[in-house]
Amino acid sequence: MDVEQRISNLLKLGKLRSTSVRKLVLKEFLEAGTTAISSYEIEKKFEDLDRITLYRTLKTFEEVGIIHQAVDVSGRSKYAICSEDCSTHQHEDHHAHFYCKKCEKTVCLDNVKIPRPNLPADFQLEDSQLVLSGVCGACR
Amino acid sequence: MDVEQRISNLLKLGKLRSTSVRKLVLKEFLEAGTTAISSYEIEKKFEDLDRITLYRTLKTFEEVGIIHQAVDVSGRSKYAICSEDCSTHQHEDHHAHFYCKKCEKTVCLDNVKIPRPNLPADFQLEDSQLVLSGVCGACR
DNA sequence: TTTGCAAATGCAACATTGTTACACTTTACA
DNA sequence: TGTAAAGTGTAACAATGTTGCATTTGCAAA
Repeated sequence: MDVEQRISNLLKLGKLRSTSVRKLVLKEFLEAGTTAISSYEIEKKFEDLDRITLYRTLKTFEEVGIIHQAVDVSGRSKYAICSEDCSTHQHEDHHAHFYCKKCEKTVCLDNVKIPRPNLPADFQLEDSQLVLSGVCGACR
Repeated sequence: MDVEQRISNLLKLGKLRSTSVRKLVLKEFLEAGTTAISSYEIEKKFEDLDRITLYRTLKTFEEVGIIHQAVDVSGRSKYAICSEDCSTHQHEDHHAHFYCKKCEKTVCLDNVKIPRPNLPADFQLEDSQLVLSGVCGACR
């Protein structure tokens, strides 16, 4: 399936209108693949893209489960496109991310399983994220 | 050992001067125990505490390993006092934290072990944090 | 195809947090 | 007890998050 088609499908699945900003942003996420990108990075790439609209676009995408937030230690919130695996889990976040301290990139590690930790009995676990950091292969 | 003594010891260990702000902030962390607190929370509690000084105090405490940063999904950076266990690991961050979506508190789970994930061979892992969220016992 | 309405956008405005520079104050030690 | 270095407070600015409101746009029904 080509990119345009995938974008169209994702928006339909999320019951979102097809607008130029959304298509543009979604294309970025599809191209980024497993790399989580920040609002800042998208802003820099498209200088005439309104910051507030972008903020709301990301928020909307997250709400409908097109993207998920990747927590990392940089303090900057980043997002990555959800894999199919993600959507089959009813958009629960059980992601592992690796943050490279050198290139500051965050990549989703779909193949790393997060074990269920044994919490106190009365705690109700909803999401879990494993935040790893260090130096990635490309930077060594 | 009483609190004053512990504060004094921690500052000496970090080779930091004993000042009123530092003693005040450190006392908060000791009282908070395993609960991670944000700059904002400390600010609210002590209204005449200078925001920038607090920022630098937290930064300094983190650098010398008195406190560690707790990543959570709130976007607000939080810190908690390091357990002895923490300092014996040369201040590497291998923490598990639970964030309650209701009371917005973050607690350190010292007893939850983070398993070493199998990363691509050329990745160099330095820190790992397990970020759990849901509803805590007190809020149910 | 046109049209109306809800959704989406862009702008203004403001809050919070992070960060540095610089002058002033305080601590700790000689 | 005086002094140098460390710490503090003020100012100033950047980045990001967030809401209100007027305008524009997408889309579906007429």
